[in-house]
Amino acid sequence: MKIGELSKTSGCSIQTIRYYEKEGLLADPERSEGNFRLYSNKAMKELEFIKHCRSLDIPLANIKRLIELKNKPEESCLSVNILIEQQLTLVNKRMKELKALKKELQQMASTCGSGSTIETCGIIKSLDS
Amino acid sequence: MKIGELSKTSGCSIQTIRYYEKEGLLADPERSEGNFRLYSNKAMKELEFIKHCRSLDIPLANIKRLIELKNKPEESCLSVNILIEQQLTLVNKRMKELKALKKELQQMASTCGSGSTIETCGIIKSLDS
DNA sequence: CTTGACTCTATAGTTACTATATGTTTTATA
DNA sequence: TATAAAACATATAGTAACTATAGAGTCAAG
Repeated sequence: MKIGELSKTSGCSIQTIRYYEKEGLLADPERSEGNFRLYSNKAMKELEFIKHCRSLDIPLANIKRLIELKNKPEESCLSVNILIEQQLTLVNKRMKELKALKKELQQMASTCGSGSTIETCGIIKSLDS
Repeated sequence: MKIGELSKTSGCSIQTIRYYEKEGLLADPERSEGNFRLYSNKAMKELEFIKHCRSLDIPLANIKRLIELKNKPEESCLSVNILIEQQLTLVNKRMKELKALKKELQQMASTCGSGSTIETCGIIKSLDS
Protein backbone atom coordinates (compact mmCIF):
# COMPACT_ATOMS: atom_id res chain seq x y z
CA MET A 1 0.00 0.00 0.00
CA LYS A 2 1.05 3.60 -0.50
CA ILE A 3 1.58 6.11 2.28
CA GLY A 4 -1.89 7.62 1.97
CA GLU A 5 -3.56 4.32 2.69
CA LEU A 6 -1.18 3.55 5.54
CA SER A 7 -1.96 6.95 6.95
CA LYS A 8 -5.70 6.37 6.83
CA THR A 9 -5.71 2.87 8.25
CA SER A 10 -3.21 3.72 10.98
CA GLY A 11 -4.50 7.14 11.89
CA CYS A 12 -0.99 8.62 11.69
CA SER A 13 -0.53 11.59 9.41
CA ILE A 14 1.58 11.17 6.30
CA GLN A 15 4.16 13.60 7.62
CA THR A 16 4.39 11.70 10.87
CA ILE A 17 5.03 8.44 9.05
CA ARG A 18 7.80 10.02 7.04
CA TYR A 19 9.14 11.57 10.22
CA TYR A 20 9.28 8.19 11.96
CA GLU A 21 11.16 6.84 8.98
CA LYS A 22 13.65 9.68 9.11
CA GLU A 23 14.17 9.08 12.82
CA GLY A 24 14.85 5.41 12.23
CA LEU A 25 11.72 4.07 13.92
CA LEU A 26 10.27 2.70 10.72
CA ALA A 27 12.45 0.83 8.26
CA ASP A 28 12.97 2.46 4.88
CA PRO A 29 10.15 1.05 2.78
CA GLU A 30 10.45 -0.22 -0.76
CA ARG A 31 9.79 2.24 -3.50
CA SER A 32 7.67 2.06 -6.63
CA GLU A 33 9.08 2.85 -10.03
CA GLY A 34 8.00 6.44 -9.55
CA ASN A 35 9.67 6.60 -6.11
CA PHE A 36 6.48 6.25 -4.05
CA ARG A 37 6.81 4.48 -0.71
CA LEU A 38 5.30 0.99 -0.69
CA TYR A 39 4.34 -0.56 2.63
CA SER A 40 3.71 -4.13 3.68
CA ASN A 41 1.47 -5.38 6.46
CA LYS A 42 4.58 -5.77 8.55
CA ALA A 43 5.29 -2.07 8.27
CA MET A 44 1.71 -1.43 9.30
CA LYS A 45 2.22 -3.51 12.44
CA GLU A 46 5.44 -1.71 13.24
CA LEU A 47 3.60 1.56 12.97
CA GLU A 48 0.85 0.30 15.27
CA PHE A 49 3.50 -0.66 17.80
CA ILE A 50 4.91 2.85 17.69
CA LYS A 51 1.45 4.35 17.98
CA HIS A 52 0.66 2.25 20.99
CA CYS A 53 3.90 3.26 22.67
CA ARG A 54 3.24 6.91 21.90
CA SER A 55 -0.22 6.65 23.39
CA LEU A 56 1.61 5.71 26.58
CA ASP A 57 3.74 8.85 26.17
CA ILE A 58 6.88 6.85 25.71
CA PRO A 59 9.43 9.12 24.01
CA LEU A 60 10.60 8.21 20.52
CA ALA A 61 14.14 7.48 21.71
CA ASN A 62 12.79 4.85 24.09
CA ILE A 63 10.48 3.40 21.48
CA LYS A 64 13.51 3.00 19.29
CA ARG A 65 15.18 1.05 22.08
CA LEU A 66 12.08 -1.10 22.55
CA ILE A 67 12.06 -1.91 18.85
CA GLU A 68 15.69 -2.93 19.00
CA LEU A 69 14.96 -5.12 22.01
CA LYS A 70 11.96 -6.62 20.29
CA ASN A 71 14.31 -7.83 17.60
CA LYS A 72 16.44 -9.73 20.10
CA PRO A 73 13.87 -12.23 21.39
CA GLU A 74 16.40 -14.37 23.25
CA GLU A 75 17.72 -11.58 25.46
CA SER A 76 16.53 -10.81 28.96
CA CYS A 77 13.49 -8.63 29.16
CA LEU A 78 14.90 -6.80 32.15
CA SER A 79 15.64 -3.63 30.18
CA VAL A 80 12.12 -3.62 28.82
CA ASN A 81 10.81 -3.77 32.34
CA ILE A 82 13.10 -0.99 33.53
CA LEU A 83 11.97 1.22 30.69
CA ILE A 84 8.32 0.73 31.50
CA GLU A 85 8.94 1.31 35.19
CA GLN A 86 10.71 4.55 34.38
CA GLN A 87 7.76 5.64 32.30
CA LEU A 88 5.47 4.82 35.19
CA THR A 89 7.60 6.88 37.55
CA LEU A 90 7.38 9.81 35.17
CA VAL A 91 3.62 9.51 34.92
CA ASN A 92 3.28 9.37 38.68
CA LYS A 93 5.44 12.44 39.08
CA ARG A 94 3.45 14.39 36.54
CA MET A 95 0.20 13.33 38.18
CA LYS A 96 1.34 14.68 41.51
CA GLU A 97 2.25 17.98 39.89
CA LEU A 98 -1.08 18.20 38.15
CA LYS A 99 -2.96 17.52 41.36
CA ALA A 100 -1.22 20.46 42.99
CA LEU A 101 -1.92 22.63 39.96
CA LYS A 102 -5.56 21.69 40.01
CA LYS A 103 -5.91 22.57 43.65
CA GLU A 104 -4.37 25.98 43.25
CA LEU A 105 -6.30 26.79 40.10
CA GLN A 106 -9.56 25.80 41.76
CA GLN A 107 -8.84 27.96 44.75
CA MET A 108 -8.00 30.84 42.49
CA ALA A 109 -11.13 30.43 40.42
CA SER A 110 -13.24 30.45 43.55
CA THR A 111 -11.79 33.78 44.70
CA CYS A 112 -12.61 35.58 41.47
CA GLY A 113 -15.97 36.95 42.55
CA SER A 114 -17.00 37.28 38.92
CA GLY A 115 -18.76 40.41 37.88
CA SER A 116 -16.28 42.65 39.61
CA THR A 117 -13.30 44.46 38.16
CA ILE A 118 -9.75 43.33 37.64
CA GLU A 119 -8.66 45.67 40.39
CA THR A 120 -10.53 43.64 42.97
CA CYS A 121 -10.23 40.26 41.28
CA GLY A 122 -9.06 37.56 43.63
CA ILE A 123 -7.34 35.66 40.85
CA ILE A 124 -4.97 38.44 39.96
CA LYS A 125 -4.31 38.99 43.63
CA SER A 126 -3.32 35.42 44.24
CA LEU A 127 -1.13 35.40 41.15
CA ASP A 128 0.57 38.47 42.50
CA SER A 129 1.52 36.94 45.81
CA MET B 1 20.19 45.44 40.01
CA LYS B 2 21.85 43.68 37.08
CA ILE B 3 20.54 40.59 35.39
CA GLY B 4 22.73 38.20 37.38
CA GLU B 5 21.27 39.35 40.65
CA LEU B 6 17.73 39.26 39.32
CA SER B 7 18.41 35.74 38.11
CA LYS B 8 19.65 34.61 41.50
CA THR B 9 16.91 36.18 43.57
CA SER B 10 14.15 35.09 41.21
CA GLY B 11 15.42 31.66 40.39
CA CYS B 12 14.98 32.27 36.65
CA SER B 13 18.00 31.72 34.47
CA ILE B 14 19.57 34.73 32.79
CA GLN B 15 18.64 33.40 29.37
CA THR B 16 15.05 32.93 30.44
CA ILE B 17 14.83 36.53 31.65
CA ARG B 18 16.19 37.79 28.36
CA TYR B 19 13.78 35.47 26.56
CA TYR B 20 10.78 36.86 28.45
CA GLU B 21 11.91 40.33 27.50
CA LYS B 22 12.17 39.37 23.84
CA GLU B 23 8.70 37.85 23.97
CA GLY B 24 7.29 41.02 25.46
CA LEU B 25 6.44 39.59 28.87
CA LEU B 26 8.95 41.77 30.65
CA ALA B 27 9.31 45.44 29.78
CA ASP B 28 12.60 46.50 28.23
CA PRO B 29 14.70 47.49 31.24
CA GLU B 30 16.88 50.53 31.51
CA ARG B 31 20.49 50.15 30.51
CA SER B 32 23.70 51.17 32.18
CA GLU B 33 26.32 53.21 30.41
CA GLY B 34 27.92 50.01 29.24
CA ASN B 35 24.60 48.62 27.97
CA PHE B 36 23.95 46.30 30.92
CA ARG B 37 20.32 45.69 31.84
CA LEU B 38 19.29 47.44 35.06
CA TYR B 39 16.23 46.17 36.92
CA SER B 40 14.00 47.75 39.51
CA ASN B 41 12.00 46.04 42.23
CA LYS B 42 8.97 46.44 40.01
CA ALA B 43 10.61 44.35 37.31
CA MET B 44 11.37 41.78 39.96
CA LYS B 45 7.70 41.59 40.91
CA GLU B 46 6.69 41.27 37.30
CA LEU B 47 9.06 38.38 36.93
CA GLU B 48 7.62 36.73 40.04
CA PHE B 49 4.17 37.08 38.54
CA ILE B 50 5.32 35.31 35.40
CA LYS B 51 7.02 32.62 37.43
CA HIS B 52 3.90 32.00 39.43
CA CYS B 53 1.82 31.71 36.29
CA ARG B 54 4.32 29.34 34.72
CA SER B 55 4.25 27.16 37.83
CA LEU B 56 0.56 26.77 37.02
CA ASP B 57 1.53 25.74 33.49
CA ILE B 58 -0.14 28.77 31.99
CA PRO B 59 1.34 29.27 28.52
CA LEU B 60 3.34 32.42 27.85
CA ALA B 61 0.76 33.78 25.41
CA ASN B 62 -1.87 33.63 28.13
CA ILE B 63 0.45 35.14 30.70
CA LYS B 64 0.94 37.99 28.31
CA ARG B 65 -2.82 38.47 28.20
CA LEU B 66 -3.02 38.34 31.99
CA ILE B 67 -0.37 41.03 32.26
CA GLU B 68 -2.27 43.22 29.84
CA LEU B 69 -5.45 42.70 31.84
CA LYS B 70 -3.64 43.43 35.06
CA ASN B 71 -2.84 46.85 33.66
CA LYS B 72 -6.50 47.64 33.11
CA PRO B 73 -7.73 47.53 36.70
CA GLU B 74 -11.13 49.02 35.95
CA GLU B 75 -12.14 46.39 33.39
CA SER B 76 -14.25 43.34 34.15
CA CYS B 77 -12.31 40.40 35.45
CA LEU B 78 -14.43 38.02 33.42
CA SER B 79 -11.67 37.27 30.91
CA VAL B 80 -9.28 36.51 33.74
CA ASN B 81 -11.74 34.03 35.09
CA ILE B 82 -12.29 32.41 31.70
CA LEU B 83 -8.58 32.05 31.24
CA ILE B 84 -8.14 30.31 34.56
CA GLU B 85 -11.11 28.06 33.94
CA GLN B 86 -9.63 27.05 30.61
CA GLN B 87 -6.38 26.21 32.32
CA LEU B 88 -8.28 24.14 34.84
CA THR B 89 -10.07 22.28 32.05
CA LEU B 90 -6.73 21.51 30.45
CA VAL B 91 -5.30 20.22 33.70
CA ASN B 92 -8.35 18.03 34.29
CA LYS B 93 -8.10 16.61 30.81
CA ARG B 94 -4.43 15.83 31.19
CA MET B 95 -5.07 14.22 34.56
CA LYS B 96 -7.63 11.90 33.07
CA GLU B 97 -5.19 10.90 30.37
CA LEU B 98 -2.45 10.28 32.88
CA LYS B 99 -4.71 8.11 34.98
CA ALA B 100 -5.40 5.92 31.97
CA LEU B 101 -1.70 5.81 31.15
CA LYS B 102 -0.82 4.81 34.66
CA LYS B 103 -3.33 1.99 34.65
CA GLU B 104 -2.09 0.53 31.42
CA LEU B 105 1.57 0.89 32.36
CA GLN B 106 0.96 -0.82 35.68
CA GLN B 107 -0.84 -3.68 34.02
CA MET B 108 1.98 -4.03 31.55
CA ALA B 109 4.64 -3.99 34.23
CA SER B 110 2.85 -6.71 36.12
CA THR B 111 2.80 -9.02 33.10
CA CYS B 112 6.53 -8.82 32.53
CA GLY B 113 7.46 -11.90 34.53
CA SER B 114 10.95 -10.55 34.97
CA GLY B 115 13.82 -12.92 34.57
CA SER B 116 12.46 -14.32 31.36
CA THR B 117 13.37 -13.43 27.79
CA ILE B 118 12.00 -10.77 25.51
CA GLU B 119 10.36 -13.46 23.44
CA THR B 120 8.05 -14.35 26.29
CA CYS B 121 7.86 -10.90 27.87
CA GLY B 122 4.33 -9.83 28.62
CA ILE B 123 5.17 -6.18 28.16
CA ILE B 124 6.24 -6.52 24.57
CA LYS B 125 3.21 -8.69 23.92
CA SER B 126 0.83 -6.09 25.20
CA LEU B 127 2.56 -3.36 23.26
CA ASP B 128 2.16 -5.49 20.17
CA SER B 129 -1.57 -5.85 20.50
C1' DC C 1 -3.59 15.07 -23.24
C1' DT C 2 -4.93 17.43 -19.53
C1' DT C 3 -6.81 17.71 -14.96
C1' DG C 4 -6.74 16.48 -10.29
C1' DA C 5 -5.33 13.56 -6.66
C1' DC C 6 -1.47 11.78 -4.73
C1' DT C 7 3.27 11.68 -3.70
C1' DC C 8 8.11 13.45 -3.36
C1' DT C 9 11.92 16.38 -0.85
C1' DA C 10 13.34 20.21 1.69
C1' DT C 11 12.50 23.70 4.82
C1' DA C 12 10.30 26.46 8.43
C1' DG C 13 7.27 26.85 12.38
C1' DT C 14 5.52 25.35 17.00
C1' DT C 15 6.64 25.93 22.80
C1' DA C 16 9.56 27.42 26.30
C1' DC C 17 13.49 27.27 27.03
C1' DT C 18 18.81 25.90 27.16
C1' DA C 19 23.35 26.05 25.21
C1' DT C 20 26.97 27.93 22.59
C1' DA C 21 30.04 31.26 20.16
C1' DT C 22 31.99 35.54 20.03
C1' DG C 23 32.69 40.01 21.72
C1' DT C 24 32.34 43.94 25.35
C1' DT C 25 32.27 45.84 30.10
C1' DT C 26 33.26 45.77 34.73
C1' DT C 27 35.70 44.36 38.80
C1' DA C 28 39.47 42.45 41.38
C1' DT C 29 44.08 41.48 41.87
C1' DA C 30 49.26 41.99 41.08
C1' DT D 1 48.21 50.84 36.09
C1' DA D 2 48.06 46.54 33.64
C1' DT D 3 45.75 42.53 33.22
C1' DA D 4 42.99 38.72 34.13
C1' DA D 5 38.61 36.97 35.54
C1' DA D 6 33.80 37.51 35.99
C1' DA D 7 29.74 39.27 34.31
C1' DC D 8 27.34 40.93 30.63
C1' DA D 9 25.99 41.65 25.50
C1' DT D 10 23.93 39.70 20.94
C1' DA D 11 23.03 36.20 17.70
C1' DT D 12 22.29 31.64 16.57
C1' DA D 13 21.32 26.71 17.04
C1' DG D 14 19.43 22.85 19.54
C1' DT D 15 15.60 20.38 22.14
C1' DA D 16 10.74 16.98 21.28
C1' DA D 17 7.51 15.47 18.25
C1' DC D 18 5.39 16.79 15.22
C1' DT D 19 2.65 20.10 11.64
C1' DA D 20 2.55 23.08 7.70
C1' DT D 21 4.18 24.86 3.49
C1' DA D 22 6.51 25.34 -1.10
C1' DG D 23 7.65 23.60 -5.33
C1' DA D 24 8.03 19.70 -8.19
C1' DG D 25 7.18 14.95 -9.91
C1' DT D 26 3.81 10.75 -10.71
C1' DC D 27 -0.32 8.50 -11.88
C1' DA D 28 -5.24 7.38 -13.08
C1' DA D 29 -9.45 8.92 -15.22
C1' DG D 30 -11.99 11.39 -18.66
